[in-house]
Amino acid sequence: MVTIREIAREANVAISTVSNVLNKPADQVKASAATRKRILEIARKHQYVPSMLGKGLREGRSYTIGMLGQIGFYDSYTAKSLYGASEVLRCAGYSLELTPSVHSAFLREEVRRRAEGPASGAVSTASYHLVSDMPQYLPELREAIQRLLQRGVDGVLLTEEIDEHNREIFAALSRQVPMVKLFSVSGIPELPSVYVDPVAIGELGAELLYQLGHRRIVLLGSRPKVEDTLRAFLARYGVVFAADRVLAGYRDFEGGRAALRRILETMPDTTAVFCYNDTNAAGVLYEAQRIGLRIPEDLSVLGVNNLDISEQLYPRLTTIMVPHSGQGAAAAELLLARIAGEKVADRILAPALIERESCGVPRAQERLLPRKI
Amino acid sequence: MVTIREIAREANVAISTVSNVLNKPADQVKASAATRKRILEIARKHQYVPSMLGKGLREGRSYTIGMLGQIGFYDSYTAKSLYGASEVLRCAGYSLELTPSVHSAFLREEVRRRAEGPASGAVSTASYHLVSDMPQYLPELREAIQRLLQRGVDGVLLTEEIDEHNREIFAALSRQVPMVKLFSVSGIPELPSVYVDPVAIGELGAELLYQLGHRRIVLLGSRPKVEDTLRAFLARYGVVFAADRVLAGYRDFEGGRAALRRILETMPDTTAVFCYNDTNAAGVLYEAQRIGLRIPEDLSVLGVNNLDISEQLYPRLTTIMVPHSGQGAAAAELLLARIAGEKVADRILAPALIERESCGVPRAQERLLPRKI
DNA sequence: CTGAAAGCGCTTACAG
DNA sequence: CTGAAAGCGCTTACAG
Repeated sequence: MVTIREIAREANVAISTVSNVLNKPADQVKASAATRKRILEIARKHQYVPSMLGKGLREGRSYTIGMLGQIGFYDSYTAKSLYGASEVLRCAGYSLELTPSVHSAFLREEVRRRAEGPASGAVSTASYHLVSDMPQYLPELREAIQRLLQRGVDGVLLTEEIDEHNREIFAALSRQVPMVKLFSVSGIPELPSVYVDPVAIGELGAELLYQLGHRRIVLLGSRPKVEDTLRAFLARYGVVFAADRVLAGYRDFEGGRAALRRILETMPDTTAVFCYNDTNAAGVLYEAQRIGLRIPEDLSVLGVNNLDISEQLYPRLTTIMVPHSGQGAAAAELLLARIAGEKVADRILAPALIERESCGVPRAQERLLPRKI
Repeated sequence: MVTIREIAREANVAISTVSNVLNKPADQVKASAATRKRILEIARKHQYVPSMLGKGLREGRSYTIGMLGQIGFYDSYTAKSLYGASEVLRCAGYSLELTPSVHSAFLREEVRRRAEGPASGAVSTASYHLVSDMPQYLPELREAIQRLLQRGVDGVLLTEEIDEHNREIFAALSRQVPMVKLFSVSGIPELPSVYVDPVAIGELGAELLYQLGHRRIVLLGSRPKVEDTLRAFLARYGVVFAADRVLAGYRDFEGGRAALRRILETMPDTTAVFCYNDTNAAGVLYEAQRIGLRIPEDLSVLGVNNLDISEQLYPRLTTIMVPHSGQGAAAAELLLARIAGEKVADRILAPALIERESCGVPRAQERLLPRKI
């Protein structure tokens, strides 16, 4: 790796001249055409690559953005958001650095189990939420932030969920370095967020299911805004959406399976399930197949997210798509604006309905009748 | 952010003393206990965090590893490998930086389509392989490498597929900076690789299917080592595995669907399909359900990878698991060894069979009989 | 036991 | 038009 010093020596000029020629646009010359040409040629010959370390140290910045979060739980959704962010950042000359916030024995165990053992499925929401309850959580989070600061990152993209355990830490961090919360509302003043409009999700789902003719709908997973929106929408048409039609929890694959069994037992008049996401929708579909319920003839199933899996299930899942790389890209844009010193507001993205095969017109039949078992 | 200079001023000592106290272990004192204590207290009070930029510049290293590859195609498999690598690197004091090698209009279009449009499924293998044929590919790859060098990375984890287009570029890069190839054999001298033993994959699959009683097996996707192993295994028991039982291509979800239709038309005596991966196995399952073929009663389906999806399909997919985070972790270990100047050999990891529900004993029946359509 | 100095690669005023 | 100097934060010989 050649440095400007060596180029300067070879060209018989001062390093400041080399720096000028290499950085200023051609018209702001500051050097004779001959010198300029000579320097550029030497630089090309040696394949000169400027060092960001030197540049960054001098300029008091690192051209690096840190992504802070539970990277261990990466799924394709997070990965795609990451990609969206990294593309926007790259165009602005920044690179993206991964800073896993959690790397406890618990998580390592989880990873090992999934990686090497006869692994079970996705990490359940239950264990996910456990993470911030762990005794090691806060020290490890602080350590991650330490690493972030060591690196002198110019900004932070926060993917970690904010809760009562860590709120203060993130609030303090956001006072120290420009930061943007990804995937949900931060709830911290001065910490802007990028997320998908939950009211719009509720409306898209409510409208689809109502239009198809569904009146007895079950909502999986508690998401207050979605619930309220669904209830308000149905109320407009004189349909009562009772609180016991909401099965809070049941957010992961096994939750979806359990939810369907529970529906069969306690609310067999149900004609449609509005799922928490595609993963628990997959669980509903799995269990339906297992016990011989036909989708959508016997029961309509609506997912949220549009994960890759939603197209690979039978039947293909009707779902409410959420921007993946778009969410990451928006967060990166917001962060760049913050770094530039602008005041920025939350960026709320729109979801979109993707109609596939798992939602249909309900049959006249009074109750769900499994064919097997 | 306080610096050692400011601490030195406050403690009334030279910055070198501060540096020594902060870096050397307590026993290698180089300062009086009193001075030591004073300095440490001041550092704690101001929450001193050493700057890697200064340290790195001085030491001629960046404590950063770059991951070079087509990050845009991230799936949970890649994401988990990334996680494994980042954990190992973190423990060694390194951070991991993402360096997407491809960010063309083509890819952006692909991403946009998946992110915002009524997206279709996973990127097909076909379009994946197109990438390196694109005119923009080489310039963009060079640009990515440029960014890597700018950052002064201490090592590179290569996830990009190596082919005739880019081989020379990667060979040159690996002469410049310690590098390890992830997911497959590099084919470049001095560039060590981490991958999963294809012969073992072939043997696990062959043994399972043979033991269950399958004699007429179709192999999806061309993977020479797996094919040879399967053939050799069956030959030992006097079973001929004809070359036309290999359906090269058919690697993605739609490929799996197409393969099943083709099998039905041209090889309806087939009792088991050994898939290229879980994604095309999902395609086989989908099509089987669609046309009313029962799995595994009518046809056994064996996947490879143990993706999250393989547990969320009905029936749950029997598959050959491949280490995910383990592969990334192994690559990181190899890379650290290389950085330390050691000569390292390829690391070949073992797969493992995960028996679930999609493989069973073949029925006596002579040919596949769909129930629908 | 402690400090002054050099230098990593770079840029930015400033002097000639 | 060109160069000498200072300095970003740090560490490492080396001198006292």
